[in-house]
Amino acid sequence: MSSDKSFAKLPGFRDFVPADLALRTRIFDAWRRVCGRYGFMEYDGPPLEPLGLYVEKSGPEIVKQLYTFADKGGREVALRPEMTPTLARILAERSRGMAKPIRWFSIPQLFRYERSQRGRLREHFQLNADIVGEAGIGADAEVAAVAIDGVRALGLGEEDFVARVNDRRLVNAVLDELGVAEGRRAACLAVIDKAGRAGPAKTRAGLEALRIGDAATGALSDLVADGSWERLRDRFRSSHAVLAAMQPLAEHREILEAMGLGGYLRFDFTVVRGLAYYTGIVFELFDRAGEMRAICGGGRYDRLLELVGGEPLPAVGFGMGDVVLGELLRDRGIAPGAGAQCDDYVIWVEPEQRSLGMHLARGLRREGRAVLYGLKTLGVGKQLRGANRLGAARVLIIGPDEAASGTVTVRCLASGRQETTTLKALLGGRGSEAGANPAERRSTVPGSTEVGGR
RNA sequence: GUGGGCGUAGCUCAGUCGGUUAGAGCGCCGGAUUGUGGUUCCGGAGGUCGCCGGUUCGAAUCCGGUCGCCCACCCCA
Repeated sequence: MSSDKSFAKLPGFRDFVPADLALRTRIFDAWRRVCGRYGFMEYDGPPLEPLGLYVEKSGPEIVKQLYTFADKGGREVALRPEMTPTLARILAERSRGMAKPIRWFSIPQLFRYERSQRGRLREHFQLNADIVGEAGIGADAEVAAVAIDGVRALGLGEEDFVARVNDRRLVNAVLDELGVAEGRRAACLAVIDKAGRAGPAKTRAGLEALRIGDAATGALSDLVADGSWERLRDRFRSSHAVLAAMQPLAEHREILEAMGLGGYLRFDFTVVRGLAYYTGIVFELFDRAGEMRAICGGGRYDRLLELVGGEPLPAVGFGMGDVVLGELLRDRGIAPGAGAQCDDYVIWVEPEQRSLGMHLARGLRREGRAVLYGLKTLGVGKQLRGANRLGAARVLIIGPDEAASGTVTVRCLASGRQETTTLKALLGGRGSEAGANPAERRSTVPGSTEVGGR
């Protein structure tokens, strides 16, 4: 419900109640797991940066979309809208002594000041994984594999998402071949980039408005409508430059196919990415079923570190947000449940047995089990109800009889069966039928898929 | 920033030719059940109808403004 009380949370910002945080945590865990398998190390930086860091790279226009203010020392600062400039700054200061290539990742919270909409808020978390110091295609493929596996680790597969791949150099070669003037390049890329959403007619109109000539307009319209690899090769079979520019993507695909990830790849001439700093292969991960929402985007940016004042190092990386991904998982019904962990629920029949119950709970918790019980005196029926609601695997009942004989009645909620065990046996680690091994149960994350497990 | 749609209970929503104390389902709490849960039955709590103002004898309902959410545009990190 909305409210205009000044305490209400800011538009586009989120509260994370346990169910929401559980989903976020699952996403983060999957990302960290995958990055770790690829040998990436985690880093972080300040959420607040000098405004100039972003103006430098993206121009003054971007300031309108940032959270900016002057701090008490009069410095113009901004909440970070992306991580790459921070990474570039960090490396500019200290990359000289570091072994290359550098494989780093981070999961920063990022901010942007613009009207929020589905999948796009004013605040989000984004996995950033980058390889710095390696210009070879192997790094491009490696980073794409991390992105794909980062989504797969959450239980999505080939039927759920696709990686659309292109190369800036290839697009430039095509524009060259078609004789598009240098001054029209940027505008031309913008039209191509929008082609997927705008449709063929609008795209053609957009191209015509650029006055790049009928031949070029026609050729680009064709490519946008059917930009398949084969068509591109046929169309430019006589252009040495274009054919040469297709080589890196061919090698890129070859590597990923060998990794078993070829099924995710789709060449797409309309993927150029808005950012000016991309210089080579670019890619985006898209949801197949939905409105083809972008899950992730990235590519090669070989000049960026230089621009921020570092040594000239080639780099390639991507950013993947938690918002669209979280929505996808919810849509697919593979988001985690909201319930608390409860391995054992301890019930005492009379207040006199509470101390014994506490002793038992203490011992079980020491073994790593999640143990709950009623915090006030209630009937056994009520307590069982509480245990059921919490999804307890076992219920441990201590009444006068058990107390007198040093035993515990162990009830399995799922089967309804119960048996009597000695207190000593329970605390000795020998459990009964249900939930006897909580550590094992907890490590099995529903919906998770191991890399290469498909 | 522009245009459109929508704001009623914790959730999903009924309810408008303006008319007593604003409803349902689910959820929540209590009871039926003082040593045995899930099902069932009974009961209860919970809403300044987003907010402010206007019209009216009377507004959830009509009008204006405002805030928020959603969609499209813009932009994409």
